[in-house]
Amino acid sequence: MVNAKVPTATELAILQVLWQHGPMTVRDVHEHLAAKESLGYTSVLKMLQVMHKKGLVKRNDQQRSHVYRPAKPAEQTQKGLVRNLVDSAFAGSASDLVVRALSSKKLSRDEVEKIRALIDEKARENDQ
Amino acid sequence: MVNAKVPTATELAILQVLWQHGPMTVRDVHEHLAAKESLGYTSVLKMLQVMHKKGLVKRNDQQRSHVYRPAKPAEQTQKGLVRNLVDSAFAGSASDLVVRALSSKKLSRDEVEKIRALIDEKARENDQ
DNA sequence: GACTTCGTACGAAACCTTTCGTAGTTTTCG
DNA sequence: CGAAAACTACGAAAGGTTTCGTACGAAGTC
Repeated sequence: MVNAKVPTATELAILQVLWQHGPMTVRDVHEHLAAKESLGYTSVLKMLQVMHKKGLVKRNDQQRSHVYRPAKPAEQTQKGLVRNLVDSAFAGSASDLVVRALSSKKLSRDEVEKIRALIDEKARENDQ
Repeated sequence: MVNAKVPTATELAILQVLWQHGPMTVRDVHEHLAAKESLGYTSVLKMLQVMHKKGLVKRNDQQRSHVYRPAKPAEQTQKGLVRNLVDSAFAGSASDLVVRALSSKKLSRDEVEKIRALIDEKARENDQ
């Protein structure tokens, strides 16, 4: 197997909290997560320790309560996830993935315009 | 965790073969796969048996060599995968995923046009 | 008919992820 | 001070995936 080395679902749940709200302690992550998932405190702690060992997060352990932060910006990890999905389920065709993404959700006018702008930019690149 | 019930990477590798080349025997799947992955014959067999039990593939066992086929069309599975990724790594924003997809790969002119047509359609829907 | 090849089924090992209990230390506070 | 609360570390269990060896029957071949 291609061992994509992509974060697992649980790891992503934690990373999303850190991306959205910035560096925080285990307790804070746990509280943010508790809303959606029911996960014991020490489970969150263990996950963060595992993720730290894997290099997915960094931490400041100057304080007794260590402060965790993502090791990579969301953009980079998301890019990897997209590439991984494109390869593993779309035979390498990013445009096919986009087609599915567009057809699977109702997008707001703003979102559509944002995407259209990006497409136009791409088209201009191709015209040169 | 949300247990997305989405095929694993290995399962997707097999499903892709079936999607692209149609129903086939274990041997055929193994040969198609052998190009990219090195995976023993009985491993492929076992995977297909597991996938069959999970309902990911169906099979015709009239012949001695059973013939396997995807239980669902690619479109449906891909949709689920996209939704899953959008939720687990893009905070539910499909347009953010599209942005990443567009920025992470060079797309051909045809691909860009295909996507643009789809976008225009979406925009028209929104205008009503 | 005996031998080899091909095929399925099954079980188990290896590996990874996830969850959490327990232990032990530091801090807080009455 | 002493008890309670807050933290980290660690180990282990539970559960899932993946890989493959072995067993065994069916089909093909000389």
